[in-house]
Amino acid sequence: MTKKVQRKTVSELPDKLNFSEIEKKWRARWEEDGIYRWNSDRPRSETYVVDTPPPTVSGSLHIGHVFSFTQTDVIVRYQRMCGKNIFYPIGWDDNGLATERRVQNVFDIRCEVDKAYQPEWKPEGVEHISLLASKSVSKTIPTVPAVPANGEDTTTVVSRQNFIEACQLLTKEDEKIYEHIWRRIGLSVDWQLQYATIDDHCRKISQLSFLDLVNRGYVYSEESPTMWDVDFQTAVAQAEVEDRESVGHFYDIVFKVEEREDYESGNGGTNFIISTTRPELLAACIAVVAHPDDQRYQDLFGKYAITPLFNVRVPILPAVHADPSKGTGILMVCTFGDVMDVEWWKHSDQPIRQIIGRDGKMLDIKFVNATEGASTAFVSLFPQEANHHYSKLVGHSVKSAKKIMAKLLAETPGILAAPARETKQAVKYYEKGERPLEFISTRQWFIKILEHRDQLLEQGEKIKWHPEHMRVRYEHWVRGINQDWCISRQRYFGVPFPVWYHIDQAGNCDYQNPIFADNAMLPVDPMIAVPPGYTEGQRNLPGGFCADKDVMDTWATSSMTPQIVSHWQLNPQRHQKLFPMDLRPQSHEIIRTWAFYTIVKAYYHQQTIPWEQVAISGWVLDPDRKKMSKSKGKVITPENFIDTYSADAVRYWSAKARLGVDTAFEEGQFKIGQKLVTKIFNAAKFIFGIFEHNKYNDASEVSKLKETNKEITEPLDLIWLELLNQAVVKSSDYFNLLDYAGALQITEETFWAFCDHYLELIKVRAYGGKGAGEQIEASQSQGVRSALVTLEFSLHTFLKLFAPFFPYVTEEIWSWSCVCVKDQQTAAPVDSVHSSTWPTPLPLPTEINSDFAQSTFRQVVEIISAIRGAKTAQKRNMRWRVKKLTLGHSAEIRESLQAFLPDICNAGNVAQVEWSEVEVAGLQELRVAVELDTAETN
RNA sequence: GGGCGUUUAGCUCAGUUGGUAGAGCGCUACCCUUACAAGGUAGAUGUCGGGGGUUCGAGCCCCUCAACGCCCACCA
Repeated sequence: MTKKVQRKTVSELPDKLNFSEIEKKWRARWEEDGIYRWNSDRPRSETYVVDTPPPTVSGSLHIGHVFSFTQTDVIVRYQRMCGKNIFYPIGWDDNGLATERRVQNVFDIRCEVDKAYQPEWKPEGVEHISLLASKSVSKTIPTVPAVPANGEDTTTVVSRQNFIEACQLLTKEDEKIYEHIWRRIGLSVDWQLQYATIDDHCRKISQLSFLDLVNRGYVYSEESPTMWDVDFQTAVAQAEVEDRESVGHFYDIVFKVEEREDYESGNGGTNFIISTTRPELLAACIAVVAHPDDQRYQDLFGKYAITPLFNVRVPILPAVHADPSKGTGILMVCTFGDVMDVEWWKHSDQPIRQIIGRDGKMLDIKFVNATEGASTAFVSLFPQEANHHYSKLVGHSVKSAKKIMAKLLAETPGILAAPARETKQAVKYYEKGERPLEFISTRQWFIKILEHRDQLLEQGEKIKWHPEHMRVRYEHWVRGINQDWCISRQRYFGVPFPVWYHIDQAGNCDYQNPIFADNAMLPVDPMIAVPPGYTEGQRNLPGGFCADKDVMDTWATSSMTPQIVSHWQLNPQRHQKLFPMDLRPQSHEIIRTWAFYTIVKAYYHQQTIPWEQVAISGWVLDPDRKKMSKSKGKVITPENFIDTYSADAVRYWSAKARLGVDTAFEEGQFKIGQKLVTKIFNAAKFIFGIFEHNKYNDASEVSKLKETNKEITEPLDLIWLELLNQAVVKSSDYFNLLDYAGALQITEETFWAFCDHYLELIKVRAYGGKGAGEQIEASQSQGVRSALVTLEFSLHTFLKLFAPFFPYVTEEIWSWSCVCVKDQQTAAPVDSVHSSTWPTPLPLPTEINSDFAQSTFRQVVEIISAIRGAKTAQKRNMRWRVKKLTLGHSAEIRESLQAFLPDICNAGNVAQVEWSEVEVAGLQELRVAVELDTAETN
């Protein structure tokens, strides 16, 4: 059905492109008309589902976000125009450490888990919260709220619940800022599909996930040494750990070997040397090991060594992990220096000697002699001396304990075999942390990964990765995992575990038999709610219960983003329609976390992949080719660029970058985008001028074109449309491979050819050969009709091809045909370019060979370029008359070009054309000679 | 140390099964031409990182080296 619609007259069109005005107008219109809404009634097969990344709101939104989100939006807009029912949600990742850190700093508060909740409490400054939130976070703010040793602590201490409320207040504000930018850049997300990872719904899904994994046997809790950040005072998972290069020192420490004969006396016999970079752990030494085949130490195995300074007897044992080529080949095992220590300890029957506390300070321990030592691991041959030495370390941080030990070793004769020497070492840090991780034994929840590695690798193979090589990163990571996923964090602003423990009569928690919440209770905070069968009065009392105080790793929630939006377990019908999804867009540095964990969850819950395709965006790099990040202190606010260059221009820059390719930030790219957008605007205005001149006012023509294409008769129009058809096909092909940049490139090239050549060539014909002021006859010539129809179709096609990239300017121009009016009767959505269908090639009345179209168009362009060149060379303007144009080529070419000469002559203002007298057979190149009019005759 | 990627004009980047090296920016000159001076036209610019190989022919395929980036491993 075709609506009768009138075009706007040129006088009604905006004079200049005022982008901020049209952005505002269309943003409001799209929201009002809901053109980006998901239709829950349509079947899965017609739906395109996107697992949008929920950005961490507690940072500053930078240009990199805009970059990658725009890329996804472009793909989504294409799918929408292909008729897909789009499910494009938007989420906010607001739980986790980033928010805690920000809240602590903004409100100057600190959480203590056991403090009582105060319902009336509000953070100071809350009335100016938007002001507080708008102050961008600086990395210079300490990660941890200072707890000054002098007791002058101005920080307000609040309960977990109060702390969470403060977090929610602030994240709400942060989300507003983010939403504002997303709307400005023109993301076509469905704002009704909004979630925040700390909201009730997400907590519920996270807890359901946990309980489902418990039921399926994928979860266990265990007290064991785990990687621990001493500042944040929480366990962390392998995926959040990074290595940092640092300078350490080797200390060559002399150990004495206790021979059988001097066992009683305690005097050492033979000596050996251990090279260590962690002398501060000497008191935590539990054994000395060397490789079983190491000939140097064969006679030591089975004997005992005596640690210097602390005089602790430790066994000398063979261990395969000892590398004979490193250091002296013999090393001490401490609890705990590194992963190997942990592994070795787990499989040994040696005691644990924990000397580093959860706060990273040396614990206050006492060495005793063997007869007193039944209840402690710290047994020394000379406890008094050991305690004398150790007392110097107590309460010091690991770093300063290391210094003190270095001094002690140096001062005590006979211990250091050589002066300390420098070495480069890689030290493990929590990615957000500032001090090295320690291994500290604590109780944590784990999700099993190691025993399912092969299946997880298979899942990765079933997913299509863009670019393909990103799959390798996934596989690499999965193969390299050596720990199960630790999902518990000793933090506050996160999803609590829906778990309590029974307390026996002696007051001990029964961790072996956790009490899990019923699904009906979720979301639940065990610190507030009471487990089934208990009363609040029994909390923390013998015979009663206690809550699990930990919260989940933020990835435990983020890994459920598909299920969060599909309402897994809550609405099976909806879930069915959305899961597995079509597309996961994300960046490459979180393949090991977000992508990996999401694949884990989908597999464990439903034995499926979470999405068919993953699109990995590149990074935005500084001009010095480092990742552009807020840490550089460079505030590159996306909004400035939108203000300066327009949203469409910023989108252009984003869409020019291919998936997975890092892009150096270059402001010039915005200018190019802006130029292109302006060009589209001006070209459209020009075309509307031609329409008006010819009284070609019925904008519905183009929809009937497939039947009435017989109007297209002129050879130039036909080959042009063939070229445009090719562009349509290529662009679609690129889009289907998620190569939006390729699609943009082909459209852009074709559009410039349209403006520079086609428009110039038909200008005179389209005006009926009349001057600007002259009135055209009512009955247009066929040449004019052909041009008008071609222009109309071309404009429509370009608007559609550009629509995913430039939603604003294309919509604005689309509206000039007055088709963007709301149906008064049905109040149906507007006919927006974004709800229009993606173009398909126009059937031409005469079949045109595509190679012929290309080569002929190229030759035509060659001729007019030669004409322009001649005018430029002779410093004439482009309307300067050409007295004679002489062309030379084979008869065949001459034949085919003949039909284009009228348009060429019009465009070049050529008075006379002549073919060169000599017919050259097989001439490869077209010969063009241009003779201009003289100044007198022109 | 292992892996992945990148290396093409001064800059940012294209280059789809191997077939005469491309675009934009910048630069130079010219032009107010019935859309556009926030414009247009024309022009100059390259040992395609180095070396070797396969081929009639290599920016593209193979080997090798180098630089840069990223991921992983490396705490005795």
